[in-house]
Amino acid sequence: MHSDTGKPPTGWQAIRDDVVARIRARDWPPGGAIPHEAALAQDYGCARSTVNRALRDVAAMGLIDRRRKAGSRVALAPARRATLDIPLIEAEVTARGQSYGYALLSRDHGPAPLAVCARLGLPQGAPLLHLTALHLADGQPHMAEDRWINPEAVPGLLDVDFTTVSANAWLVRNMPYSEGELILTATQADAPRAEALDCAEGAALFTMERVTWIDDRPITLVRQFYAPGHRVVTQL
Amino acid sequence: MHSDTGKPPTGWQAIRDDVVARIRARDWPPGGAIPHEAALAQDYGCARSTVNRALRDVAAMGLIDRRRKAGSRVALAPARRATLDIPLIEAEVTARGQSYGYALLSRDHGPAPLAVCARLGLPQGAPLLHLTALHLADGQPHMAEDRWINPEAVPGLLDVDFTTVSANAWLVRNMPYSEGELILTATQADAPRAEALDCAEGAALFTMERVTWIDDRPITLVRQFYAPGHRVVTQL
DNA sequence: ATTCATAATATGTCTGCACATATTATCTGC
DNA sequence: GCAGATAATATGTGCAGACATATTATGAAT
Repeated sequence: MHSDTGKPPTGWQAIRDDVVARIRARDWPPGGAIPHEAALAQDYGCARSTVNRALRDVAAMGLIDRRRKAGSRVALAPARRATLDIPLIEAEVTARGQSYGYALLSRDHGPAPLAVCARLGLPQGAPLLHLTALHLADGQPHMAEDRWINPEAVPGLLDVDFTTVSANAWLVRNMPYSEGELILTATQADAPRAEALDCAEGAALFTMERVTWIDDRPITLVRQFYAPGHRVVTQL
Repeated sequence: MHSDTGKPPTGWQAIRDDVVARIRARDWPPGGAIPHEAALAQDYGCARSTVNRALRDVAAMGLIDRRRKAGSRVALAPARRATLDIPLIEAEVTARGQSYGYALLSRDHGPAPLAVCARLGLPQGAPLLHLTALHLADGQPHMAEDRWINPEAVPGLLDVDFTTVSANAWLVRNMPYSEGELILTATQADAPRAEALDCAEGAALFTMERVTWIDDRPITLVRQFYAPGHRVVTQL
């Protein structure tokens, strides 16, 4: 379960682990201060910068709060923090040993709905490329996506043949390094979606909505509806 | 939207931002190598350790891959990484300016279902404390939770009055610093859940399942069902 | 050509020192 | 006692240099 990947860490990581262990063991009580860097450096027999490196990591985990002059104190209610890795769907599917498939369901270019424009911060009726597509795992529907892309911000977009390449894959290759917002929610399958995903109408679909920008220029808005039963697993 | 919180960063953060900008601008092409630390240090007129600090951050963002001797290259398919902050429900609710309420729905102590024991890695029929509770926002149902706790690993558990304190809050206070696994999914509301959440039966509920351990001893398994329409927002 | 030892190289880490910065503690005059 | 100036202090950041480690490139021997 908790696979020790081998050897115990050394150097600053060893210090970090020791500090974490002492916090978990309540060696330093919640809300209390821990020794300052210089003292710890002496304890561990290393330079203060090494302790600093370790404590910075512990702070990043949310276990301690650090403030200048005030020192470091053990967090009372440590923030739980989970990191979601969002791979390409293809990688996600093949990583599970399933075969990956993709099908474009529809393609439209024209004025987008008001809600979509608003979400992207574009004027009403801006012309966007609208794609709906289906991602398959072992031939079974795995995820249905509904995507708008801004041709203004994506040169060459309208010439791409999205029947063979998924928009996601193309965008990652051609417009990488964008920033964005991710929204997780659950939606009920409406009739067309239920048909696409081959599930009951009204089924609960895990849903991810992403909006991405490059330099404050909106690139794409995509809503991805996963087939019922999909689970996203992460450590915290 | 993209709130510049004020001044431009200085020092190593400025270098990090500049490197990120140059990658986004395709100054260094995807898959290509970027100058090595010593060269960059000379460019920026700083010490190599400062560049190292900056590049470590860029690597943590997934924009570059670094390997000894091979140098740093721009990632071809940068992993999208989103960080979920999981606050206490109470904080989550009050942060939105709503009033928070809590109600215990049921409390049981006895052998747990097989599936639950398996999930926690406990022998079949282990006695666990089973709680169901409701969290309210402005008096409206906000989230229903279904929780099993292992009294073996949580001293004093059976004496706690969970009618006034939520299990989550108590555990965070008394058993902090645990590790765990988080699963995100969507479920349909069954009859009792629909009644608790005051929503239609069959509604799509955003669901979080958490299992936490301390030192490989299972603490708790909780499934939290959010009222329809709940959205988790995060940056990436 | 293939294999294996060896050198070269970029990153990883550590040290000791210095100064910057934020925040708390203390002292001062009123 | 209180407000405001001043000192003290813990962390944040930076530098130059050193060695460690992983990995690639090179050259020698077969």
